[in-house]
Amino acid sequence: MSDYPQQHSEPATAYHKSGDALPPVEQHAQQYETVRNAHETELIEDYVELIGDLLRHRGEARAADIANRMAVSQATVSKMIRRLNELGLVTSKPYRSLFLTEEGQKMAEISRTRHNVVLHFLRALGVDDSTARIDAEGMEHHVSDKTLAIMQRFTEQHQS
Amino acid sequence: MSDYPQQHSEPATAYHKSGDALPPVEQHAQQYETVRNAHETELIEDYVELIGDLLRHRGEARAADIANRMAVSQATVSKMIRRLNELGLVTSKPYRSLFLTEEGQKMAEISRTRHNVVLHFLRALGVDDSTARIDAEGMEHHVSDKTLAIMQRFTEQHQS
DNA sequence: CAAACAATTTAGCCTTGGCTAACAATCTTC
DNA sequence: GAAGATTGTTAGCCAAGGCTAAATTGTTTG
Repeated sequence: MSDYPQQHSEPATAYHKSGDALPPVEQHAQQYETVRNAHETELIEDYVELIGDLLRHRGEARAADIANRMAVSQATVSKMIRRLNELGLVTSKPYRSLFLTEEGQKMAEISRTRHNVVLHFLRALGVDDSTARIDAEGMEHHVSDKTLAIMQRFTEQHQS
Repeated sequence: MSDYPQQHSEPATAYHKSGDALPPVEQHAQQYETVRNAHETELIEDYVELIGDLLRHRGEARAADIANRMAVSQATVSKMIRRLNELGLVTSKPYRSLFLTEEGQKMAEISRTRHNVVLHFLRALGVDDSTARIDAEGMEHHVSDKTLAIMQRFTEQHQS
């Protein structure tokens, strides 16, 4: 939890006009903490998800492909692969294609599912495809499981 | 734009079964670039938005309040304030409360609006309040104007 | 009005995730 | 099978955004 407890700056909030009142400090703090935590895993998940997709659709995942698709230098990818390795998410022999560990596969699967739920939801909502893709990429890591479930239900009910 | 042009790793994609096929490289790259760009401004916007909210609701914005509400150390806030100052978004005399510049106010207003649209949308969708708040905080910076407009329309049509 | 407490700032550290440039390995092609 | 192109790695740089600890300034109160 937070190491930065509330001191006596702010008076206790009645939280009456829930409309645009400030949320209570603890809740507010939790919102930001949740976002910060999401950011830590976000990039990792994106890599793992992309590697999984490349393996599915191409049969192999090369660093160069990742660099192209992420619009990032090969050096950056190389460094990142090392981290993924240390985290036990991918296996890689130097100068060879990448593979996901068991754990990596699980993460890829979860990410892929989440991504698809958000993407299909946005389309069901009426967002055009290319906008939906961009927004989904950004949103996917910030949608809670609860909201995700609601999105999925919505999508099923609004299939054309 | 991207300095990392596609080379000859991947064959050209026909992009037929749009379902879960990989998007074309350029589009895929743009998705990730958009997310990276959003991340750069995200924190700045959160600070400015919070400062604006504190000014609205409390009449002043103290560094300590920001630290408490963001669950972050005062040192971190102090450093950030300096950045906001350099960016011309806030004015601050040392050891005194903060204020937003004209530009800062504009940014705060935009952020607040965007935040509220997402929050109300999630509630209209059926997400409970505290989940909606957390998700909105993370999502707001990744929702395009197009999608935002659609969310707003949806919310208006589903008011209870 | 001085002491104690609260708030702010500064200095200095760490990790992440970018980059470029130089080097190493692999693959392709003649 | 060697040359040249492509791919991958390493080294070293930078900025952002966290942190702690220590110094400084403001405020409150006995």
